[in-house]
Parts: sequence; structure tokens; C-alpha cells
Amino acid sequence: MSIDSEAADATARALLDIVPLVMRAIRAEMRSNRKAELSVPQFRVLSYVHRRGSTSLSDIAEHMGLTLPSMSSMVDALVGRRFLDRRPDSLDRRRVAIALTDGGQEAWAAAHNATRDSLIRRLRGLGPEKRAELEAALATLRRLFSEEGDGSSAEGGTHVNP
Amino acid sequence: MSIDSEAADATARALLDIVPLVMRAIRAEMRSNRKAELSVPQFRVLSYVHRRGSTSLSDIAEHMGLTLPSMSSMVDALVGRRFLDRRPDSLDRRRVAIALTDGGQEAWAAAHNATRDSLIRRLRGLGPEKRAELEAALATLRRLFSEEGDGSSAEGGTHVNP
DNA sequence: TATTGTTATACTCTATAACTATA
DNA sequence: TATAGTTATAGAGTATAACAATA
Repeated sequence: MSIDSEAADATARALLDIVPLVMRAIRAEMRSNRKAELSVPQFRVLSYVHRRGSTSLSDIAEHMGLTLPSMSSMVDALVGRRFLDRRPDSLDRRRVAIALTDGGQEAWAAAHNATRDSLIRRLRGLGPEKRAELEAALATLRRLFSEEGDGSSAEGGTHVNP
Repeated sequence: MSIDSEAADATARALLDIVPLVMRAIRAEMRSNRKAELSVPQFRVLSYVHRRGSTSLSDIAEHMGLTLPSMSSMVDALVGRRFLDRRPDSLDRRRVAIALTDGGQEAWAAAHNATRDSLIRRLRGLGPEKRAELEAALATLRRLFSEEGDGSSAEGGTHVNP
């Protein structure tokens, strides 16, 4: 164990305090953006489709970690707002092909830019060292939280739950 | 401006990527805890009441940044589950006095411990330097995101909403 | 039979509007 | 009149269960 329990405990508490704080700021910015007005999950869907070009409902659900019905209703709303185009896939007709419309592309870009700008405003006070430290820490978090499960792999696992 | 735009941009993107990722892990842990099974907002309410001992609906709403009706319904649900006790305040009878029940105290502790443990499991692989770096970065984020507004001081501020 | 998706239903989180009770 | 809270209503986000269509 390369990190003693007490220190890990303090860091865990800090995460539990601060991550929701930052999340709230991001959410508030997304929702107050007159141009786009997207929720965070909606923004993530548009980001994913933007990155993939065209994709299926199952792919999006998988990426978001949501059930198919949940995704279906979210996509429904985004299709209703003309941000997404949904049509039967010609190769496998069980599937739907989902893509950004031009309006969806614009909405995504507007939300992305507004949120990024708002974060940049917050970050502006930071010196280069602090900024680098923050970025390194974010990379660490990405590594720790990208892995599936919660460390269920081995040692600690007395209470992972059935 | 002590931080150049491009670097800030990269950091902003990283925040936008990674904070939701960590948030999802926290949320999943809260919701999968058989002992308590709390949403993140519910957990935050219990945490606040735990810290305050006894408080009013307005105080909680203020702390959470929610409207009174929203808080009223959340508290309603937590009273229904016997996690909170709600009674008229004897001094000012417009107010309600809200406190943790014993069950609420247990639920809070169970959720808190389970979530902290799950975070600790993730953090365990970290060396002391990486851990210190992460903790410093979290302190930075706390500072940047505890301040009200989003730097609304200047350019952006046209859209605070009616 | 297995996969992809939708519909029906329900619960939580959040808001606004309209209201009651107390100060 | 102003403050504290509740009720009614609505929409987003999520889930499970039941179903339809295609492979």
C-alpha cells in the first residue's frame, strides 16, 4: 500500500466535497446558455455523436452508462428539438442511425464554447505552476475513474455488494 | 493574465471531461449502497443537517442553492423515509425545525463511509507525491469554484435570467 | 432465440405559480 | 406587507417491465 489510509481518507473527503461543487458550476453554465440551453447529459450525448459522426442508440447508451429506454427518451427529446437526426439503419434495420443536424452542431459548439470560456474565466487567475499541477491531477483522476468497477479487482473488496 | 489561453483551454476541456466522470462514480456508489441508498442531493441534505444539528427549510434551500418548493419536496421524501424529523419551530411558527433522526444519522454515516471507502479504494494505487498533487489541485478547485458567480464581473454578464 | 429499439409506468430532482399561516 | 412553507403542476433524467421488429 503506497498511500496510508489517513491521507487517502482526507483526499477522499476532499473529492466528495469539491467534485459536486465544480459539477454544479458546469451544470449552471450549460443551463444558462441562451444559445443552446442543454443539460449536462444532453451535452454529453451531442459530444459523443459529434465525435462519432453517426452512431446507434446502443452505442450512445453504452457510452453514457444508461439503459436503452433512458437513452431512447433523451434522444427523442433531442430529435424533437432538431438537434439530432434519427433514421433506420439501412444495413441492419433493427438499428437507428443517429447523427447531428446542423442545428445540433451549432448547439453543441455554442454550449462547448460557453462552458469552456466560463471555465477559462475561473482558471485565469492561476499561475502556470498551479495550472500544470491541476492538469496533472486531472490526468490522474481520469486514469483512476476510467477503469470500470471501483477497484473491485482485489484486496479491499470486503463489501462490493451482491 | 498569468495563464495563456491555449493552456487554459486544455485545462478547461479536461475539467469538462473528467469532473462528470468522477461525479458518476460518486453517484453510482451512493445509489448502490444497500444500507442507505441515497441520491447525491439527498446525501448533501443529510450532511448539512448533520453538520448543523437542527435547521430550517430555508437554510437548507439556501445552502443547496435550490428553491423552497424543491427543498420542501426533498425533505418530504426524507421525512417519509424516517431520515429527518420535521416539526414546527416553537419560537417562530412560520418555520419548521428539521433534524436528523437516529435512522437518518445511521443512513448518513453508512453512505458517507461507503462512498469514502470506495474512493479510497480508487486512490490506493497512488504514490504519496501523486496524492499530494491531487490534494493540492482539489484545494485550488475549491478556491476557484467556491466564489459565487463565474467571473461574471465583466464581459459575459448579459444573461443572469429574470 | 438474441439483439435493437420503443412504450408504459414510476420515482427523483428541479422549477414556477398560487396558496396558507404567521410575523 | 413580508417571510416561511406547502400544494399543484410540469419537464428532464433515470429505472424496470412489457412489447415489437429484425436478424
